[in-house]
Amino acid sequence: MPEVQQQDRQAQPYLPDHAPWNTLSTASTHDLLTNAAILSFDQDHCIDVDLGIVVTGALAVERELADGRRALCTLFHEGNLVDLRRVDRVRQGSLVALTTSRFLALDETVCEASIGKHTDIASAFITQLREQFARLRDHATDLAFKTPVESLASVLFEFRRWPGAASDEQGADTIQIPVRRGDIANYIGIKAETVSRAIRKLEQERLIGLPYGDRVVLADIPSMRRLANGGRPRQSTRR
Amino acid sequence: MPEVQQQDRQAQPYLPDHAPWNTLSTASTHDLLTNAAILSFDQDHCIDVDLGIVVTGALAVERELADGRRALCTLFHEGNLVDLRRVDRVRQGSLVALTTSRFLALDETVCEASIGKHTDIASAFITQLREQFARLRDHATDLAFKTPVESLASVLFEFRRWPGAASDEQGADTIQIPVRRGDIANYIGIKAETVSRAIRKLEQERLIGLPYGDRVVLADIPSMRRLANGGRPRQSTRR
DNA sequence: CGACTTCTTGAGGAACGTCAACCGCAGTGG
DNA sequence: CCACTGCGGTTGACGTTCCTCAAGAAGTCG
Repeated sequence: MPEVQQQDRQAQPYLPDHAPWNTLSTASTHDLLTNAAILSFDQDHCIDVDLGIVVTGALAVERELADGRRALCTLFHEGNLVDLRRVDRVRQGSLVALTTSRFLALDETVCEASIGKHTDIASAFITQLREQFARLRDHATDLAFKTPVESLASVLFEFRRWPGAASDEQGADTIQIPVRRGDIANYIGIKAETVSRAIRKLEQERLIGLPYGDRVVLADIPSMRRLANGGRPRQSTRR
Repeated sequence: MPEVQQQDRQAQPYLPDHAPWNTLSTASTHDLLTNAAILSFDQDHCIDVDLGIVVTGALAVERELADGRRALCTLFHEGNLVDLRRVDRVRQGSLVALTTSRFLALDETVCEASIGKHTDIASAFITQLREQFARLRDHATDLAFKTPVESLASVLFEFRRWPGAASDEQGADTIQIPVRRGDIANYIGIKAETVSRAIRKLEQERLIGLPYGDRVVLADIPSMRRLANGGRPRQSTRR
C-alpha cells in the first residue's frame, strides 16, 4: 500500500500548456491560480486533493474492493481536470499517481468564485467535464462486453490521444504506452497476464509492432479500429 | 431493432416532482420550459433528443458494438437529467426507453440561456451531472472486477435508490425491479441467463426473497452490502 | 387456443483468472 | 566486479467460470 506523501514545491503555480487552459485570459489565469500550488508525486503515491489539473504524468481514480481487488475507473493525463469532490458524502475513489507526476492543486472556494466570475473558466470546466463523461461512457462499454483483445485495442487508441504519447516517426503510427501493464489491466478489468497475452496476440497477427520498450506501432489502423469497436466477439461453439 | 417513434402530446410541459427540479423558482421553471415538450415512449423505442429530463419510467444510454452486442452504460430514472449532446463530434450512444416512459425534451439554446440566467437552474444541472458522474464511476468499478453475484447485489441497491421502486412493506425491505432481466444483464455486462442464475443463488442463500413477480425482498442487508462491495471474489484454486 | 415475449434451466466448451516459475533490468552493497 | 534483491513483464499449466446454445416454463395479447 503506497503511503501518502506530497512533496511541496515553492514554484509559482502555473497552468499546463494544453487546451483549454492555455486559452484563458491573463486575468482569469491569475484569479484561478490564487492559493493554488504545484505538487510533485512519485509513482504509486496517493494524492489527497479533490480538485486540480494534471500538469505532467498520469493519474487515475482508484477504487479498492473489500478483498483488495483494484479498479482504475478513470485515467487522467496532462491538461485533465480532476474533480473528486464528494457527492452525497460518497467518496468517488482515491487519486493515485501512475507515473511520476506534477499536479496543480486548486483551491475549491477560489475555483467556485472564478467559475462564477469568468465565463472562459466556466466553459473550460464544462468542456473538460463533458469530455470526461464521454470517455467514461466509452470505458463502461469496453468493460461491459468487450473481450481482452478488443479492450486493449480500445485503450491503445485512448493512449494515442494523450498529448505527447503519439508520434509519427518514420511514417509509422507509434504510441508510447504511458503506464504499467498492471495499470492497464486494472483499467480494462482484466489481469496483467491477460494484457500480456493480448499484446502478443495482436503482434502475432501483425496488427501492431513492438519495436522496443514501451512503444507500440499501429501497423493496421483500420483493422485495429474495427477490433476496438467490437470486431472480435467471443467465439461461438456453433461455427 | 426498435424503430424510432415519438408520440407527441399536446400537454403543457412540466417538470417532474422530484429533487432538484421541484425546488426551482417559478420564474426559473417558466424560462426552462420554454419550447420544451413532454414526449411519451413505448418500451424499446429510441429517443433522438439529446437534452431533457426523465418524467416517468426508465431510460438508458445504449451503445451497440459492431457485431450486435449491446451495452447499457447509464440508467436514468424519474428526475434524472439526460445530456447526450456530442463532444468532439463523438456520439455518446443512443437513448432508449426500457419501459413505457415520459420524457421532458428541453430546447438546447433555451437551456443554455436559462443556466446563465438562473443560478438555481445552474446548480440543479451541476448537481445532476456530478451525481451521475459518481454513479458512472461506481458502475465502472462494478463492471471491471465484480463477479455476477456482486454486480447484481450492487445493482439491486441502485434500484433501491430509485424513487418509487423501494418500499417498506410489512417491515421488509422490498424493491420493485423496474427493468427486464436482459436489460440488467446488458447493464452489468453479463448475460440474461447469468442474471437468472445469480438471482437464484442469492435466494438459495437466503439473502433475498422473491415473493412474487418483479419484487425482491432484501432479507440480509448487511451481507448484501458486503457482497456489493466486493465480498465474493473469484474462487482461488489455492484454498 | 396459438403466437409471442420474457424468464428459467440444463449441458458443454472456450476463455480468462490463478498460481508458479522465469527473464531482464535497475539499484544496492560488499 | 559480482552477488543479491526487488520490480515489472512474460510464459505455461490448470481449473473455475460464465458464455453459448437449446429447450422448456410462464406470462401476455391477439
